[in-house]
Amino acid sequence: MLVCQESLFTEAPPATGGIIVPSKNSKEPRETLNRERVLRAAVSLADECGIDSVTMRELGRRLEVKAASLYNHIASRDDLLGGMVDLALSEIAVPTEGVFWKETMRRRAISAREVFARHRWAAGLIDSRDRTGPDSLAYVDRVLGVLIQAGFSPAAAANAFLVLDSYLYGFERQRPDVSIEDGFERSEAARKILAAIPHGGYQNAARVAMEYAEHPFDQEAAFEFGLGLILDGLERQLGADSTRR
Amino acid sequence: MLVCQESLFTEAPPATGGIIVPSKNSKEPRETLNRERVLRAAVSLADECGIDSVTMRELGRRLEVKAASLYNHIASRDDLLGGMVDLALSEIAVPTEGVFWKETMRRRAISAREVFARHRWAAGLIDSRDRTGPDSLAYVDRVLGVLIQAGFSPAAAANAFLVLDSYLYGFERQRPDVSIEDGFERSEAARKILAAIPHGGYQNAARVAMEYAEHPFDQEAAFEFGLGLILDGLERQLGADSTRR
DNA sequence: GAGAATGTACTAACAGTGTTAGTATGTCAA
DNA sequence: TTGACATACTAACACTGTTAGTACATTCTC
Repeated sequence: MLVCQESLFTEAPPATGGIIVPSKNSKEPRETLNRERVLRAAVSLADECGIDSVTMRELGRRLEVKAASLYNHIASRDDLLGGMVDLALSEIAVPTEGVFWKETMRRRAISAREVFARHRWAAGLIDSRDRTGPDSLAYVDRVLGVLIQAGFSPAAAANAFLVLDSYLYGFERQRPDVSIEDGFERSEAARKILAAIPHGGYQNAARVAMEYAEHPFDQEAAFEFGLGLILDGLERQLGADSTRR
Repeated sequence: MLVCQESLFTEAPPATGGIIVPSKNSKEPRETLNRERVLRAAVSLADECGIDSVTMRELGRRLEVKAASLYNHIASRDDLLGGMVDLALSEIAVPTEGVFWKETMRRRAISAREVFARHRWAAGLIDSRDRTGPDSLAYVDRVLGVLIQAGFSPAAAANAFLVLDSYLYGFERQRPDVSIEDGFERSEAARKILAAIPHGGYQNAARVAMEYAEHPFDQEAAFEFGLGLILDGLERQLGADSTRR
């Protein structure tokens, strides 16, 4: 909705001016800020303008507050980013018990991918941020529950969880920015590869490039292919473990 | 070798002083800088002190040069980071042809993991950075060659490559900082989980925590478990495709 | 109600960041 | 010797996160 380019005012328009913001008089004191409002504003700012534009001053500008005031609600910028990640991750659909575990985990992964599509900055912020908040822990607990109930040992469940999320986050980080319309063949990499063919270079990459020129790269299919690979492998391991027992 | 804490001098000691740096006289003009020296210095600085301490001024201090001078050799800080990633990735062992593809890919992954252990900042910098330099392209071409020669179609080879690297980078990003000595049971997450048990919370996470208390988490084993899962899946897909044909 | 305590937002400033313009200096080629 | 070029320098810019101190309004306590 809101445009991104630097605002016309480097500072917020003077509150007493009354020209731009006519409805604001002293009778209507502005609603007070809180942590959640700050986090939500930061998320939507990042969604619209990228994570780099989430600066204290810009965020303050959006909330019609000076940057320093934000520190009444967050401890630091790092705290802010952590809260944003938490907020984004909380949008990932919760696995429902009672469904076959494989389907549950697949849906969770696809839901996560949708979340990362909405919040393209999120995957890049997930690292060793501790994620020990009650919401995160509850979420982890529920996922582990699905796996344990399916027959995985606690350690195997944790392993499966780790492997799945590694793939999930890793795929997201590599997500190429090219849309299908743009197509690989118009990317710079393709240009360089194709330019090198006459000199005998990059023959294998060239074959891939030509393949993609005919059938454009389907990101979704590629993701689900790898996901299926891992889920099948986990299922096989589960079967092997349970028959051995 | 070199310590990290802020240097004793906020500025480099005056070059003309001759007290700290006695051997430097005008007869011995310092060796001139170049892009590679800058990149290597940045890598070792990041290795020793973390990526956050790779600032233009600190890097200049290490090279006994003012920050602005670095711009004679790199275009921007982003260019610097890109070059550092390139340098790190070039340390990943090149797959050798003639060996069974699965073993080749496994070795490549493990080599990459060693590289990421040496350069802990590297995995975090790999994103949609373009990687279209000649070295990167040659590397990609070689990996694709191994897969295509093994019987994968060009598209399937690219898919396999993407899936494997997603897992690789993703696992690295999630790599917990706890060493085995520290152990999971002493981590903050474990503390919170165990504290919640009496109230009936996080039961599944608790079972995992107790499991890890007995048998500490083996990161290497977990990584290779997932890697094996993916490689087995790829092999199965390869077999199915070739028999169908 | 009076006074104290609390919470919020403000101004001003600090030290640090990446980056650019303009200037000196030294090294090679013509 | 002269000119061109590359390099490193100083100085400055606009920006960053963050803190200290202050003003004001609300809420709690007596």
